[in-house]
Amino acid sequence: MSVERYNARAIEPKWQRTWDEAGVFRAVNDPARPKYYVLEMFPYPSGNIHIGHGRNYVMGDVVARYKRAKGFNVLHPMGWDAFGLPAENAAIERKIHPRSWTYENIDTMRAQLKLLGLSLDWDREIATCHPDYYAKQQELFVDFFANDLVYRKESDVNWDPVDHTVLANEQVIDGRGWRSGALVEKRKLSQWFFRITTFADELLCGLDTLERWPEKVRLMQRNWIGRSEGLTFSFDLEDEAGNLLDEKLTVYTTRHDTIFGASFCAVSPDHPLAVSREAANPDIAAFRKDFAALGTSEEAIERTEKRGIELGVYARHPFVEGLRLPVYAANFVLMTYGEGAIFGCPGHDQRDLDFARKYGLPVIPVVMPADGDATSFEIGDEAYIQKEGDSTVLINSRFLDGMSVPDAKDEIASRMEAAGQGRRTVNFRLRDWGISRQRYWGCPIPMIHCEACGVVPVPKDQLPVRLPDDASFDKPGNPLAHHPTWKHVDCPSCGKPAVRETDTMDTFVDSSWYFARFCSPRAEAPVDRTAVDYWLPVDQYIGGIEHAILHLLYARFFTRAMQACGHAGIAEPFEGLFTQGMIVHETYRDETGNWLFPEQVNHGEDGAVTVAETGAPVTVGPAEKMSKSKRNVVSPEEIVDTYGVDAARWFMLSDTPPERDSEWTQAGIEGAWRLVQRIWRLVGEAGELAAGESAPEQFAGAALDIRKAAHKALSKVGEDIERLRFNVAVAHIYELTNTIGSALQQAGKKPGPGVTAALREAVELLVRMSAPMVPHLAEECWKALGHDTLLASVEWPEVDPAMLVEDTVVLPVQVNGKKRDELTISRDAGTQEIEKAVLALEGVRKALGGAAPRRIIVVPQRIVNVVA
RNA sequence: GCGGGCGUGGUGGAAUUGGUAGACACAAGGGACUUAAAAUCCCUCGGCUCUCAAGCUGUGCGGGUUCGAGUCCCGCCGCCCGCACCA
Repeated sequence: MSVERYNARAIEPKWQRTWDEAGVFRAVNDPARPKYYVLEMFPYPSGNIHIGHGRNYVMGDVVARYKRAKGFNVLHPMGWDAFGLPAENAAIERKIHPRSWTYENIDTMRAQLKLLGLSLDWDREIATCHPDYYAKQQELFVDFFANDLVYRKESDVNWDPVDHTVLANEQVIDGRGWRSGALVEKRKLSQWFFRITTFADELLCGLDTLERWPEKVRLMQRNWIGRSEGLTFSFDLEDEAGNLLDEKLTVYTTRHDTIFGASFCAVSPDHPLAVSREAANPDIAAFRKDFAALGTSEEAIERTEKRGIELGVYARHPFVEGLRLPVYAANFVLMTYGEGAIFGCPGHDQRDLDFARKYGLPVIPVVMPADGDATSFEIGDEAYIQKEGDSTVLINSRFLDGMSVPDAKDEIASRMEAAGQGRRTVNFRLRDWGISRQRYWGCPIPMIHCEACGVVPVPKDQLPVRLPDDASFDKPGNPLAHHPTWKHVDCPSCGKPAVRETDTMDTFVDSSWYFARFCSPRAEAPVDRTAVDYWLPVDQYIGGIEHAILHLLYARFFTRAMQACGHAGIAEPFEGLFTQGMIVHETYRDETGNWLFPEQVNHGEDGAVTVAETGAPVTVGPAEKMSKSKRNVVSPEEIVDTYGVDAARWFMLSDTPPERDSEWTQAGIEGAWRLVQRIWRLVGEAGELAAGESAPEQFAGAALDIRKAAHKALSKVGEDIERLRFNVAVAHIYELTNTIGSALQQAGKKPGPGVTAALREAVELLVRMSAPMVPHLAEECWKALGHDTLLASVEWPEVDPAMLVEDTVVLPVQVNGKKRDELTISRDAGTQEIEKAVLALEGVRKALGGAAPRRIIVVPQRIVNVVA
């Protein structure tokens, strides 16, 4: 039997051209057809992709091809998250304009992506740095402004001294800039903000509706939003001598039930009360200075002990006449949360307890377990904090004594509200989203500052505000601000000379609505309502877990904001979310510690790893995320040249569950390549064999077994793809190839009746169910099997349900939970019949040793357990 | 510290969600074919006892629920991820 080797290098480009020419992946807005929108997070055009980048696109592609075959009108677009700092850095370092750098990278990466044979609608390609895109983004900004979703305020900002820009809180990691890694400084600047907190509650509640999101991501977002219910109330203040002051101290608390355990108050060192006492007391000034010097580094804060300084001011206890609480400035109170002030209840908050012990403040327990003894209950080194569901009782709390914690909270809140002293409040950890960036390569904020009229939006008919081409990048800071002419305009309102806003938008803005733009990528408006109403929400979104909070939260906010402005009819952009794992690879270093590329090392038979050229020993490091700096990358070109892209796709889907990191290995890609060859061979052999026979009326014996195996595999593979369990789908395909392989060998000698017809069907099904994963191979096989249609547009085969049910089942038979025998019996045998048959089995008789069974448990079509 | 997840052969991992643990693949070993190699095909492959037959044991550790536990519950151990002075 001579079947020619499958030549991926020649065949793959052929089919890519054919698909392209036939336009099979072009998505047409067609409200009459059921739609399916698959989207992988679009890439930043950094220069090159490595094979590791391909995994999520391949996963998305499997879904896209499968859904297309299932009859859906599939939207599967691709674009570029093209604004951002690296382009500007390239401009500074290599004197290339950010635009040229970006578009060159896009060209390279597009070519690389095309190698992967993805079923993308390239007609809808967008780049966020293109004026057609950012013009619409500016329009959205103006609409948001009109709807009070954008505002400007002076605020402390995180200033990145290396990138010369402001960072959002979320972009500061451990006190360092997320990109530059530089220690972030505090500065005051006027900044543009999106009012994301307007939707704080909605963004939280919305999470409950996202059933096809990983629980983990929803939890992370929940924590990030950080909703808490509490009470905001004010203390009267007095001075040392007991004179009532004009100022009051407003605090936020979630533990107002512990008010009788309060023994001090604390404010942030940045709180006005602390600031106002600075001049009078040099110690306070020194304390504040120390605190500022501490910086924002989390590490520094962690290591610093909790300290405070008395302000010489006292808070009058709201319920205990004559009791006054000293007010401290304390380094653990955040100005940005709540009111920047707290009351301390050492008995029931660990931090407060540590503080109280340090400064010798009273510790009064006011809550104890319901079954405790109030006279002996004491607080030691640990504050008593009740857990959810614990039954508690208030003590030492006058009118609250005997109440539970929730009841006591209610009582205090009601009394405070009645007295006009406080109100129930809901607080969020979530802050408004600061989007101003002092950079060139971003979307200009379409606003104009006029001395007479204030801040005026650029009228829509004057959009876009284009980036000037002739910016210079040799000075630090913002090139737009430096530009000699760009920022000077006439005020659109009064016509007098005015100045453009020179800030550009955070690039997270660009990626917050691109999925909507894909629905109508060339529309005049930011989105065409008919198109977004048809396509959105995205049915399946695929991307890295690193975007679990920021990008996904921003996109959810943007969709709501667009809804508020009439640009969309929905609140949640992504109905299904899947976070895929990365591709990792071993690292290699030579004796001098230099990183080596995988192709520079040899793996010897004895397991020794050496430098290919010199034979010198190599230190093999653990598998890590592929990265240029560690050289543990594999290029798509190299793999496609050697094994073909189908082998690479197959390998990326095999073995490892898609949400986990997967290790790229030589053995793995070779195994995938063998499978490609194997399917090709099976198709060839089955083709030769099947020439003669026509299908019989009834299949039986070996032929029936083959049909059953094929239809079972088909059914499983469909389910597995639906559930994104690609590794399991792969295993089922292997299983079927094994079945077909063995059957072909048997048949080669003496095919039984119907076997060749069954084999022919099985091979066709094999090809069709593999098509989403190895589309080029499948297309070539489809043709070899004599079809003249394009498999890419052929519908998914129907499972024959009759092939999924067995007439007889093999039931494992246990005695006392241990498997002793098997019972082959008719599928619909009754319980009594089964029990009888089971007791006759030799394995059972032996295990029972003549004793009578006490009980027999029969789980229909599953298992039998005999209890002795 | 808080929250979440995970722990299965030499390796990646399956297990219809409480019903035959180890599917499928990789690696390894043995064999067939071949002048030889490649390719392909066949066999073995958790551990222990053992000539076979068979038996015992086994899903991080210890307990529990159940006719039956990788799966559920309690307590440990280990690893990973997220958040972190949030009042």
